[in-house]
Amino acid sequence: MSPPLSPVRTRNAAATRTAILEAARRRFAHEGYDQTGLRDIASDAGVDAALISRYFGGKEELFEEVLTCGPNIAEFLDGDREGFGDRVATMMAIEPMREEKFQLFLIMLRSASSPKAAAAIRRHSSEAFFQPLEAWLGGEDAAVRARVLSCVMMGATMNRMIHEDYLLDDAQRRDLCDALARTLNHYASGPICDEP
Amino acid sequence: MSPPLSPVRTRNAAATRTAILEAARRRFAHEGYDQTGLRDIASDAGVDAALISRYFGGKEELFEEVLTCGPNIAEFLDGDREGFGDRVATMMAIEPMREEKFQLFLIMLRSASSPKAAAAIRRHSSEAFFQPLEAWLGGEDAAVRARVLSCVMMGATMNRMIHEDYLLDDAQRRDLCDALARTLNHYASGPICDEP
DNA sequence: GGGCCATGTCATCAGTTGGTGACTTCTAGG
DNA sequence: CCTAGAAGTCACCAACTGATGACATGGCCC
Repeated sequence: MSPPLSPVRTRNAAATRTAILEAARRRFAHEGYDQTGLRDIASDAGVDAALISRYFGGKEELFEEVLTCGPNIAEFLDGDREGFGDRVATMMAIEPMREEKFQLFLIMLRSASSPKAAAAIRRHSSEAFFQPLEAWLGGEDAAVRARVLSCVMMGATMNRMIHEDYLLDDAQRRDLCDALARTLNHYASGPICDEP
Repeated sequence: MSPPLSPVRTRNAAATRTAILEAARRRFAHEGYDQTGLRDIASDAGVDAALISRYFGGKEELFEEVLTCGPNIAEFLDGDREGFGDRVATMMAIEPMREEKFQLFLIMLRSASSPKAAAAIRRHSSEAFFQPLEAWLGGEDAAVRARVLSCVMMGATMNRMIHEDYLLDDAQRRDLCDALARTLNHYASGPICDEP
């Protein structure tokens, strides 16, 4: 799928581990847990497949480590709450999905239906997604608002996994971006009031 | 996984086809395309696995037929537009996911990351989901509003695929239901205005 | 320089999958 | 009753997967 990330690497365990992790992250994000074979990862990393089992214990442990060692929700939380919706909506409706920001979403959503990966995803989504998001949102209804936000974010990602461009033209996607931004901002900016 | 649906069935090709289709629909909905084996379906249907390939051509064709012959988005569209949000939000946040209403969503979302199933899902989501929804919504921004609605609906389903109860208590889930209902109603009831 | 251990390579295993063709068995029509 | 063909059964294949253990090799410390 892609050339090895570190062409020069001579019997360096740490670098090999990193190369495997990076290759695995990209594969898991682009194809999901089930569709990714250890041989694919090994090939991308320029490594023998047997090393993966030896370094990480197995495919599940590798997936676990990809989830925990990678970028997390903090990506979206560096900024004011009032601008959250615009930042995220732009990413969701305008920016290309190749962006690294999507990786966590893609890994989780593409692998959520795999029983082997589900447990790790459950744990990670709770610890590294909902909890930080709730804390950042603040307020007593933070948990509920976090769920609404995650519905929109995951739903937008799923939609784009099915139809990359939402089957919309550019003008419509800008309108969609505006709508998503308004909704996201509403739930991000403060406790839910009466108006939608 | 489940007992055969039609215990009494003697050399009746039509009934056998139906039994296979129903077993396949339940398996695809609960476990996704990849995780479902022909032998699982055959076992549920009380049928020899070889019959599936013979009757439908192969797993992909079977999946295609499950998508096209089953219930579709019309389930959600029988009612007034003003009540759409409440109906769907209740289903998304309160009702158990075992409900048949979820089947179409579950099949699509659980199988979306499987390349073999992706083409059928793309086609079906366009023809049997977005187009009817847009037509039902009406108005010149129907396409954009349909996307927002689908983001929320798919996102809620994905969230529940990860954490069945959203990791919320009952009171919080009622609040989540209210929030989802307000947002859904806003985009379902009429063209987008300035207020969120 | 030499030995040792980490690092990397290879062949191979057992399990599972979707799929196929030859075979048997039952039913319908004459 | 008896045959022809539909319906169902069975054994098996080829491909692929994750994983393992035996083996080769290179770099580092003494």
